[in-house]
Amino acid sequence: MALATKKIPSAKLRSAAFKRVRADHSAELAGDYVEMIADLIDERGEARCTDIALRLGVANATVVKTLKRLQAAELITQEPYRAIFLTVEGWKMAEDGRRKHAIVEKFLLALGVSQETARIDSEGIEHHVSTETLRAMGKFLARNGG
Amino acid sequence: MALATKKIPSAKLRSAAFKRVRADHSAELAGDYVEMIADLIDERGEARCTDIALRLGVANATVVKTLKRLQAAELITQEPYRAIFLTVEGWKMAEDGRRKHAIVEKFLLALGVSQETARIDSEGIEHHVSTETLRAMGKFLARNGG
DNA sequence: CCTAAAGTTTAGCATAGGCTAAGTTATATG
DNA sequence: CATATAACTTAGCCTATGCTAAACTTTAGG
Repeated sequence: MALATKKIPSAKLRSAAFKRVRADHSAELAGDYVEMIADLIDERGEARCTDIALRLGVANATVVKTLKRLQAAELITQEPYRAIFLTVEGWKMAEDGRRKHAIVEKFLLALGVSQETARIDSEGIEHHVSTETLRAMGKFLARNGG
Repeated sequence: MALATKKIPSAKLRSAAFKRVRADHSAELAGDYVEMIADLIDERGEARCTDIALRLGVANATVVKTLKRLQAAELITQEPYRAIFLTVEGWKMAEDGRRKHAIVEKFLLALGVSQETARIDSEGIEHHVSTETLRAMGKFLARNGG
């Protein structure tokens, strides 16, 4: 199996990686939203449009539009002018994101980067680490007092 | 300075991370293209639309459209129906990308993930690692026989 | 040198994810 | 309890990134 891996992967193999990245990107926004909604619910009992917009650094209208997509994807539920709730599926995704995020951030800290950088970089990286890489990071943490 | 870092960063600080991620994303595609063009030029002397499309796993027309943006950004030069060339700026970006990519991929391998996973994950991660994290990965490699 | 195949471009469409401006609903306060 | 303010929504715009189908160039073979 390992022997079959060529030094220069075929175009098909290459393109698979880029396709994964593109797929990651479309899932990414949804992940950020549900994670943030979960945080807001935990921190202050409810998630409101304005808080999400503020934390993400985007306009209110952008949040509204995105929330519609999330509702269509059955990750959240909402009534007009009311707070936002996560569906079971939404909570699952949020928990998963938090888990990943925590591991990546702790890993970066253990690797020796500053708190600030760990926080910022983990936000971007978390959506692109496979289960295998995440496990490797976990092992590294176990070895290095994570 | 470090003392000023609160445990729960303010919304403003949080939003900065997401803004960075969004900025990364717009730069990402350009990076992938110039890196691939550089590879094609090195491997076979010239970069053609079709090869880029094949390797990225997108339609030909998509590549054409993107190349127009890259030309507007002065990263490439091209004449109709001719091969694609990189500008000085384009080469700089490509080299930078390759350097990052190589470090991240080697780092993942050193961390213990499979070749296949390292290749795929590094493609997504490379655009989200700051200079500081990259340096930390470099140090790790130096310590662990990279 | 003519023509068929391969490669490139254009046109037109869709969706995602941004924005501002204007309208609507809830809520807090005098 | 009336209304000002804050929060939310709608409408309409833009760019990026994908697609297919059709048109145009280049190039290779006969």
